[in-house]
Amino acid sequence: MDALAGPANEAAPLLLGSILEVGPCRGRIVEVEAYEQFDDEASHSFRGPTQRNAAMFGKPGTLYVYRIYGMHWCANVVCGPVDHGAAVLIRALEPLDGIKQMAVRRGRDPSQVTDLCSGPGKLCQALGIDGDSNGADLFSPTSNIRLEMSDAVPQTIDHGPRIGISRSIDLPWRFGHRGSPHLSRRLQEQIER
DNA sequence: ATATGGATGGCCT
DNA sequence: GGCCATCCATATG
Repeated sequence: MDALAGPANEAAPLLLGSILEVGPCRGRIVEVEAYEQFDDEASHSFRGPTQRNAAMFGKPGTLYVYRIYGMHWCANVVCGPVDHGAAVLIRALEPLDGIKQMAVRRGRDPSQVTDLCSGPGKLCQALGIDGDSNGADLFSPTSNIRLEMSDAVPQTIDHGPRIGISRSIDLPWRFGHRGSPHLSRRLQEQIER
């Protein structure tokens, strides 16, 4: 996929609007963050390949799943050239299909439809993504977990600092669909000029 | 062999 | 706004 060929900060906004699909559950990507190997101390790949981050050095379209805070999973789409160590963290989805199942997985009443995928840990729980999915090929037609790249026209996008990191906090590599009610947190609107 | 600190979420005030 | 549950990859001795 050409959209994933470049560095993470270029690929990330191009993923907004794409569909992440796990079995019958589908969601539209509304918020992402970019992570690069070089000059990005917040990235898992910053210190080079390890057993944990090995998937980050795979081909574009590979899924990188890791555990955070001992209890949540987070999912990334690998981008850039093979061995580049770049990836895009999926931070929020607009739930589209399989919403009832998502609610059950999230331990919510099936009648509640809000905040099902409004956070990187939440969306993994809602879609049933865990460590077993690490390294999956998101473009394999036979895969249970797939990414459908959007061919929609560019949307209005806001960007700002990434969330929850303590290093390389200056990089404005969080991108979100402006005004979406499905974001994990609000993004400050970009100044028009 | 041990220490440290997270790319979080839920519940509380 | 704050707190805390709970794990493990990584760094260091």
